[in-house]
Amino acid sequence: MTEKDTTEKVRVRFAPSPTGHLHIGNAHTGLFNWLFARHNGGKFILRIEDTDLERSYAESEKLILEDLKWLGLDWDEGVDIGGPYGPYRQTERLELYRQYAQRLLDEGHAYLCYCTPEELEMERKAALDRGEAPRYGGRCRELTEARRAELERQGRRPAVRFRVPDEVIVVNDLIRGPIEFDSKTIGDFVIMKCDGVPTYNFAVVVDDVHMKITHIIRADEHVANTPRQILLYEALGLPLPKFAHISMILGPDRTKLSKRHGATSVFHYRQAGYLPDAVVNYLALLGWSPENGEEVLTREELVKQFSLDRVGKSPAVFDIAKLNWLNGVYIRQADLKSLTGMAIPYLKNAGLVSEPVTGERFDWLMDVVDSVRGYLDNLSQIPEHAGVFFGDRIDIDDGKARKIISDPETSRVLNLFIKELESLEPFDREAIHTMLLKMPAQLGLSVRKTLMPVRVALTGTTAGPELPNVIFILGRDRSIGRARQALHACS
RNA sequence: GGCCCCGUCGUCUAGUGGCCUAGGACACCGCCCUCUCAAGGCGGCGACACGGAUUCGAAUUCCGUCGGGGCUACCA
Repeated sequence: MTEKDTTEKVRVRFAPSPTGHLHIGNAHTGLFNWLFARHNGGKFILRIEDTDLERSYAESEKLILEDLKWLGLDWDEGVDIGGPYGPYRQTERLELYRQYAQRLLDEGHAYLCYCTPEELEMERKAALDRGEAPRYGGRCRELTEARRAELERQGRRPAVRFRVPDEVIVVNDLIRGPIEFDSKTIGDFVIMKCDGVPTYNFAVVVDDVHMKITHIIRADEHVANTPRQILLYEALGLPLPKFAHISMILGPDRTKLSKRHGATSVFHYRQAGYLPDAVVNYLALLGWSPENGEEVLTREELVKQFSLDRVGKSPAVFDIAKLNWLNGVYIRQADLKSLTGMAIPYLKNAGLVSEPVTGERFDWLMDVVDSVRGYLDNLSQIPEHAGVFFGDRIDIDDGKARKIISDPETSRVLNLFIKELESLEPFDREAIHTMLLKMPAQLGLSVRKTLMPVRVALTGTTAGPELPNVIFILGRDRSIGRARQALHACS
């Protein structure tokens, strides 16, 4: 495709089914569509495919929209905001499908089928037993008027079945190249169920045509459906859009990512404190790579660099370890003020802070967040690292820490520490640092032997942020208080 | 079963006939920095599924085998 083709009128759509939260795999497909639209200055359309009445539920649509918004994938037309080709919810477009189905019926491309699910199931099983392909046999393909009337009298409601013509269909996939299918392997398929609701393959075609979709970018699992859809376009005499099938996202066992693999919804990652930019960045790297090999890319860079040419064919395994690393990168780079804002709900949830957090308290919290951000994969981990800065008492229950606190030299160390800290002026990181460095010589001990007891006394553990930072954030009084407590504990 | 897709380090990938004794990133291991743990810096481990063919030359092309996945619904 040339630049001209894609610059002005690119229209892509993301069409999830409202059957739960937004799935990571769907988000991935949505992201690629969004990136393609934004890169080409086109339109990104959100359509809801709710024709599976059994599994769809209204609440899910809201959840999906929220997750999409959180990811920052904004749409130009869609269920909630409307647009020139609405409505954007399939169950509200039933009349349209009915019209197209009627047209197919009138032109002989489709016919009424009165077979019951039970009959079809039996036929299917029989074919399978014979080792044959389980295709619709065509029992209702040439029904006489009399027979039809009789079946109607029995109270049977017909489904509309597409009459598959005999031909070779070629899908010219933008990512995979040409893929051939022989229509002989495809049985006449249902396009309208007996309840008047269209099936997926039919609804997508009608909607994509109607919404003037130019590029269909969707997951790999749909390639086998594409010939059916192409047949439909042909029967309707409509021009084909371009197809681009991206690979699916797999679990560690290399099967389609699903609940079995653990957390697969965008919502889960959102709750766990992953940053939307990090999730977007990570997802973009699954099946696509930028020319320069960069791994950390802003949303803008992603949009600027995205191209279908650089999308790979092989499926990718969702690797939480790499997402964690990338999220850590974003946490470390984030603007401290907004990061603190994002961290508050997690601290609040752990009972460490109570809202509202304003003024000096917020500034103090920024110091806290800044001192522990280096430890985090995600924000939900912040309470366990920031916990040391809260409360007056600390527990020393870690074995290594107990050993250090019970060392005979510890009381000398702590007494000096308390004395020095009491008179320290000014009380800032710089001065604390200098004070700390003077202590070993004063005590005739190694730096380690001096500072480790202080650390344990103040935090209860042997690991944590830099000591001057800990002392400064804790403040003079609480630092001294904790040191005294520890002193009692070791005597 | 039939049809289709896919196959480079454990994982994400670069690579479109010679630039590849295959590059990067995550993970892992080691070293440095350091009161500690992270972070960071440096280094290490580690792959072209297999077999043929084409070619002076193949990760790159073709065929086959094997492996994985998807579709084959009045699910999407």
